[in-house]
Amino acid sequence: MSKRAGIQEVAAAAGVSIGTVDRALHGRSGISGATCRRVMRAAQELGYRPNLAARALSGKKRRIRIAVCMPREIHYFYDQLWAGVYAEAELWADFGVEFVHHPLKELGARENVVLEKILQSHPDGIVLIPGQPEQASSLITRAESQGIRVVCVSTDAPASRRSGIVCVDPLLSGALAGELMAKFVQPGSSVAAVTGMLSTENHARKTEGFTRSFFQHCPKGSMVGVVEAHEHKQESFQRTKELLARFDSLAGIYVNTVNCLPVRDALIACKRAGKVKLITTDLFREMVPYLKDGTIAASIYQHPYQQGRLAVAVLAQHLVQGVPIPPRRHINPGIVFSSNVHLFREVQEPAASPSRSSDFSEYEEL
Amino acid sequence: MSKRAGIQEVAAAAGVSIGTVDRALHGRSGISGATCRRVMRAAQELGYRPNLAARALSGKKRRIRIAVCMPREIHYFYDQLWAGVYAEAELWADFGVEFVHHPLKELGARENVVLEKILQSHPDGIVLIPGQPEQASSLITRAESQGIRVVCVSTDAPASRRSGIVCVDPLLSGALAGELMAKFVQPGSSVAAVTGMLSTENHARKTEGFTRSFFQHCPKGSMVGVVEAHEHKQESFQRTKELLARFDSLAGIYVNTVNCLPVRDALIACKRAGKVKLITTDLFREMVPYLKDGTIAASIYQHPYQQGRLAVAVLAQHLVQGVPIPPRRHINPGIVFSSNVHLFREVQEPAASPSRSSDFSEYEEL
DNA sequence: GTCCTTTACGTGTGCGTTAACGGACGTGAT
DNA sequence: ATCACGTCCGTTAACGCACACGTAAAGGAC
Repeated sequence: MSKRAGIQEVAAAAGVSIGTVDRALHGRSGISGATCRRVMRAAQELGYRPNLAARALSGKKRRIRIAVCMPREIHYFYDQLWAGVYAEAELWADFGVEFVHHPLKELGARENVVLEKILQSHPDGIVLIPGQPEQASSLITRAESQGIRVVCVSTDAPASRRSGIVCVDPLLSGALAGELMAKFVQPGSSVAAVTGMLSTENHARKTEGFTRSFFQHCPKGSMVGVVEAHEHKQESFQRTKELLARFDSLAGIYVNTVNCLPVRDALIACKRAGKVKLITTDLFREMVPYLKDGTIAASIYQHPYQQGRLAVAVLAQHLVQGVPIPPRRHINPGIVFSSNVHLFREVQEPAASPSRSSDFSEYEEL
Repeated sequence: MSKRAGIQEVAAAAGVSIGTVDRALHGRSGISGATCRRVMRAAQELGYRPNLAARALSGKKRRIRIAVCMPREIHYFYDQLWAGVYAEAELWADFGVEFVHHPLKELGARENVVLEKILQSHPDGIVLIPGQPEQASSLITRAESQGIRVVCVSTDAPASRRSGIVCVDPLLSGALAGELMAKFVQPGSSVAAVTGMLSTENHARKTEGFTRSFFQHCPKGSMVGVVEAHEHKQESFQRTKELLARFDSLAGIYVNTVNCLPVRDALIACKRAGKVKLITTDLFREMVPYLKDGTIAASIYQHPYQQGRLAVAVLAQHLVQGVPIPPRRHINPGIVFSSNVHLFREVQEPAASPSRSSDFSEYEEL
């Protein structure tokens, strides 16, 4: 772990000049097979690895451009995701990587139009949160066939040829909620799920994971309902109330949409808070008091900041250093309780200075 | 986020040469106050930020040395910690940072002797896992007074003048276990804790956090015992059996030492597995089947890899870029269940190639 | 033999920053 | 007036790599 061998040392060891070493290492033309092999062997033996700082400096003329396409709303989630993207992007700025942000009003809004525009700007890579995977897929595949690497974040576009996906496995997210629920309630209890639109791949998978996992961990447990609330506040409230009225022995509710507060309100209205264990998804400020007082028993956290950070890291490492893009990178979801809620990014004070100091909040969300 | 202004542009804007800009930016001597202010203002207006790549390349002659002092045993924990240190160290190699490993046989073994030797080698920084904080404190303080920055990891040496500490707050670790336990058992249940030596700051704090949190979240709950097992397998097994015999209504046990398996064995031997909820600390391979079959209900994970990584990052960022060292950096502990145990580093296959590919396992432990 | 290609190398330059060196100018002592 | 010295500033050589360019040697056509 001392001073590393450079291209100079390799050249000396192989008995050639640095130019030749460069040709061998980069597979350029103008070098004989024998010399190439000799150089490669010398590099191998010396454990040569290029100095990234020097490489970044030299190749400055050819900058790398990465387009980032993500929604603005829902803010609590995508603001964090963007913060992660931005933080990692800063790190790569000195290595000649440029980022262009293409914000969407909300998930999937005018997605194809914007994607089309991005393609016309011919970037080297795209970080994308696909809102309408079926329609975006052909554009993604077209990008890839033009040599533009696409990394999806948060949600997937499995039908496309995207190079990689960074996400929390929705099956796992649901399964964790299911196991937790099973351990919170009595054996033989009845529970229910409140979801968005089951047509959304993501919600369906979470619900599926929850159901399977709950049955596995709760002997004789039963699912008495899956409520489709269509991402609507009023509907969530109303249908939860109906659910509670229908099953007075209901022991738990799992919510995998953003509308966990209307569900909580319904529990309060029916005086069933605490009696019915509530497990939610994601985290935003307004949830904190209810985690503290126990009306929300736990929440499954999807680490939006880390998702954004990782997506950029994966793409940049590939484009700059040639590291292969992992086809799927699954993130271990966090579990939010009353005791640890203060450690999550969403809950911490907005940093005084927006630049560096935010990297050093007292707590590290991991 | 396009091409950034360099020292050259600043010089032009201020009407001086790059040498003068360098003097102004680094507060060197040989520059008049007026010129200095002019340069600083120009830099400010252009939003100048140094190019890290160029800096790294230039300052190559003056290498930075960081000594790492950590135990080898207990392997499952410190191997991961070391892996984190190593991974982050690799990233800084191109920035002229050298690492020297000073392994200890076990926590605290010959600590002062090794620390003394490290001091004599005059490194720029030290990453340390203090095993005997009281005795090491004076050496740490001496190092700091010599300008050697010391960052503690995992355990603290609060009496010293160390620059920073990276750890999981033991109070929080215990509190999470306590809250979980409270939610797993019936209101009014009796639980117990199995700990190491209560004289060890760390174990005492965890136990304290557990107790407080359990009482807070479990109405009418009671703690019927805190077993001090002195980090001994046989003793853990025996005393757990006694505990179980004495309290046949015991609903849960919290273990905050490495010896969770003897406790589990005792549960099996007394046919109380499943009946008594078991919450443990940390994670190693042998625990996996018991998490899967439910005899261990959950475990509090301390992210050893991330702790090592962060400690190095904090120290290197300070020494290379002058970023201040955060006095305390607390890490959010992970919670291991049956559903997500496969996502943690300890459980994953050792990477085929030890170098790069390990950075890209399919799952990201966060 | 000359002239032109092609092959297979070596050389030179530049990236942004640092740090050593040196030059211009002013001041005070001799 | 000369010299020594200090202040303030410009110049320049690295750092390791990528890439454009220069250049010998070999081969073919005439």
